[in-house]
Amino acid sequence: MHAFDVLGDPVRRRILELLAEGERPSGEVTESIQAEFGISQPAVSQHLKVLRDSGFAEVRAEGTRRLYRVDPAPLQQVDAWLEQFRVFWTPRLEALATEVARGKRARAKADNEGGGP
Amino acid sequence: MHAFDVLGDPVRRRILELLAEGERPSGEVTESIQAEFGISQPAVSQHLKVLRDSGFAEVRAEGTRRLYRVDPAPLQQVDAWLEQFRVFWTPRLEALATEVARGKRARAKADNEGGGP
DNA sequence: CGTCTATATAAGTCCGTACTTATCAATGGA
DNA sequence: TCCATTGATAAGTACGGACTTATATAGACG
Repeated sequence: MHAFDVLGDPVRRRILELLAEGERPSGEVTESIQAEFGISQPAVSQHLKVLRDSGFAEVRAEGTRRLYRVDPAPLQQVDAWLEQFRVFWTPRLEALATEVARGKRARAKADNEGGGP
Repeated sequence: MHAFDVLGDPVRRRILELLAEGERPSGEVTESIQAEFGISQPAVSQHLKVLRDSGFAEVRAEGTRRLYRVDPAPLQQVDAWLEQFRVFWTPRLEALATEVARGKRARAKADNEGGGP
């Protein structure tokens, strides 16, 4: 399942928002989601599985609890895909600052190491 | 249809990538997409309709041609949603630079105008 | 006016996926 | 050891959406 398909579901987006605030046990996530969306515990568990399988979330066991947290990698890929469109809304001078902040330095370093005649 | 659902389809993502390079007539988009995905002209037209209806693309007529271009608004909303996760991969000092570039100035202005006792 | 090209719409099919209820597995504590 | 709690899995249903072919609309041009 592609990253954007994962984010296409409002329940999954909300789960990620909850996890963005910090690691949380499945039960706590389930409670919030059930309150907001009125779906069953298995439904939430299935969404958590999708988030695990697609790399958006990681789990660790603690007793009978399952503690979920965000894995940012796929979100970062989404962020990278958006790059090609930022030119449409980012004023140019500020775009430069953003590029610097985003690690153009790393790219420049790679370029230097790669190419010189 | 939610922005992330729109972006969930690989054909629509590719169309947006093509339009990111500049305004293009439907026929040109259709030709590229058919070459890459092997789907029919109506299928591409339907995707273009979704992009129109969801605000990702705008059209203007020129004779019998329909010229499509990116409307960045929904992409910018996606970008804004990602903000809450950038803390996971953006080093703090650079995050500051990014925030400045992203228009915290506008927000600060609004804050000033809004609140003071 | 007739026809060719460019694009959109109509109608129907099919598949994926987001649910449901029922049940399983594993830990903790009386 | 037995029961309660926490969470995942199984199996089945239903609905949305991404296609298909066929057809409509509308400008260009002889």
